[in-house]
Parts: sequence; C-alpha cells; structure tokens
Amino acid sequence: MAQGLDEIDIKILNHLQKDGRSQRNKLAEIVHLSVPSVSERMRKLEEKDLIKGYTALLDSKKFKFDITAFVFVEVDGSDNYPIFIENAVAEPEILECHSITGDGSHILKIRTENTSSFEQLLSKIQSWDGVSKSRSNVVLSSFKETNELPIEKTIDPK
Amino acid sequence: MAQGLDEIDIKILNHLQKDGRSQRNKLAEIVHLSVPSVSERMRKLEEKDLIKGYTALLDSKKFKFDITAFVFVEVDGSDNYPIFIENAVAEPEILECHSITGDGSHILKIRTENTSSFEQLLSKIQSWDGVSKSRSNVVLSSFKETNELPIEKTIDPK
DNA sequence: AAAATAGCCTAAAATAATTAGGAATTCAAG
DNA sequence: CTTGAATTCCTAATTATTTTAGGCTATTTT
Repeated sequence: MAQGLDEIDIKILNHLQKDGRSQRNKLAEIVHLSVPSVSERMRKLEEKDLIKGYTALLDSKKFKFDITAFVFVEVDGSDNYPIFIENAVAEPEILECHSITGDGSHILKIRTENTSSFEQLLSKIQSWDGVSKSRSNVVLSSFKETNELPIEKTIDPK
Repeated sequence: MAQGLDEIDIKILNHLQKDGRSQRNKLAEIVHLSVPSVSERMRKLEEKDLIKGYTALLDSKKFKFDITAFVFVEVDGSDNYPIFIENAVAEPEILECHSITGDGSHILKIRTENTSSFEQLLSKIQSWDGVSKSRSNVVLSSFKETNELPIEKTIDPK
C-alpha cells in the first residue's frame, strides 16, 4: 500500500494534515508545481482513499465538554462483541472504540459535558449485553491531541 | 463559552466536522442563507477559536501504521512532568498525551509502523526522567475513531 | 523502437469567494 | 415607547480560485 507516492505527495499530505482547507495555489507554491498538477495529485490521493476525508477541529473546552475519559470495558463472550460495537458506534459521546490486548476487551474514548452525563453514559454502557466490568481513567489535562500521522516514517519515496 | 451560537451555527459546525473542505455555497444551501452570510459566520467561528483548525484524515492502515497502542506511564515526582510532556509532545509517533486519574500518571496514544518501532519508542519513553513504569494495551481493531463532538448536547441555542 | 501512459505546463473558461452597499431586525438606553 | 446603534441579512459587482482543454516531454510497455 501507500505505493507510488513521492516526496511531493508527502509534502501535500503533510500540509493538508496541518491545514485541511489549504488552497491549491498555496500547495502549488509549497511543492513548486502548477495548480492543475496539485489538483490532479489531490484527486488521486483522495481516489485511492489515502485521504479518508477532511474535518474541522472544534475546541471541546469552548463547547463545555468538561470530561474526557478512557474506559476499559470487559465484554464477556465474543458473541456479544458485535452488538456491543454497534451500541458503541451509535453513541455520539463515544469518540473511539477499539478492541485491545491486555486486561479488558475494549477501550473507549469518551467525551461528555460533565461528571453527571459521564456517569449516565457509564451506567448505560454497563447495561449492554455482555459488559461485566469497566474501569475509567478520567483526563485531567491534555498536552497533545492530534491525528497527524508522521507519514515520512513509513513511506519509502519509491 | 460557546455562547451566542444558534441552530444555524450548529448546522455549519456539524457539517464542517463531516466535511472540512465543504464549500460555502454548499453550506449556504444547507442552512438556507446566502454565501456571504455563511462566510461571515465561519469567519466568526474561526475568530472565536471555536474552530481550532482543519485537517485531512489519512488512512493509517494504507500508510502502513500497523500498531496503535495506549500506554500508561507512571512519572515519578511532578517535577519531572514538564520535561516528560515536552518529550512526549516532540515525538511524532505519540499522537496524544494526557494526564489522568487512576493508576499511572499519564496516558499516551501511539501509532507506529510495527512492533519493532513500537518497542523502540517504548524503551525511549522508559529512558525519560522520572518514568518508572508503563503498561501498554495494543489495539487489535478499531471500530470507531473520530473527533467529532456532539455539540448539540452542550449548547442551548439561546 | 514505436506506442502508450503519465505527468507537467500554459491559457481559457467556469466556478467560488469576497467586497460593497443597503434594507430589515434586534437590542439598549434614554 | 422610541430612537439610535449594532447585528444580520440580502443582492450585485468584483476578484480570486479551480477546472478544463490542449499540447509537450519523459518514462514505461509492447
């Protein structure tokens, strides 16, 4: 995968990770290509689904989301996994849901308005089929929070 | 905070969370306003830093990032926190760094190419001042991974 | 070695965003 | 209440950006 990418693609992707609404003429300037060439490269990167999409990053504090937490859940019986996942995915306050190694079968990243809504969500989760235990770590402060991949690390510009 | 927002702002923000490169005329259509009005609202949302920025979401699998992990770190002596945080922030493979309640003082979200680069990063972290223990949960599969905030939950469209 | 493909360019056309100016509405103070 | 200021919206004109079209060159395939 991720084949056929050169240094120019990497630059484009890195800049789009930093500024998802960057204009093509800005990108063109950065990579020293014409605007149509940049457009064509972007089109291909999107077409290959190397770029999954674009998003606006909102300030959760300013939106009164006071609680961020990581919740470890033990779901008993892998028969129960699919319905658990379905439930988790449908819950807007659950931002992430991963199955993991180690204690607990799944980890959730959660954002809620306050302790009360957090408690409410927790007990809702507890009520789901197969959920036996859960352990929470509440975030006190965040020092880094990004999705930017250091793509140069894994790509050998062919 | 987050005051003075109405249903139209919420719609704009929600749509920009789903499509960060959405054109203003598309947004205008959705909220039934003219393009200049939408532009003005976006400008204000950005100015107030309710929107922190925009980013392209890349497919980590396609970029050969095989390992996602959550690492709990115990940093001894809060004197050591600032330098720990500085180190963590500077490490591109560490996507998130939070201080937390419960066991361990910090949780890290990490993405590396493979087990080898993961191990390498882990031992690097261990070598940092004050780091005494660490426990890792490696992600086997991810079912949801978003940053989209369910902003309607916390906003009272005055 | 010829043909096909891929990638780049410039220039023109199409589309999108910003600016300007004015009308309607809301809010606060008198 | 009512006037004035501020806000928010609109349309039309201008400016900026993006896409399209066509052609050139280099690289790869047959």
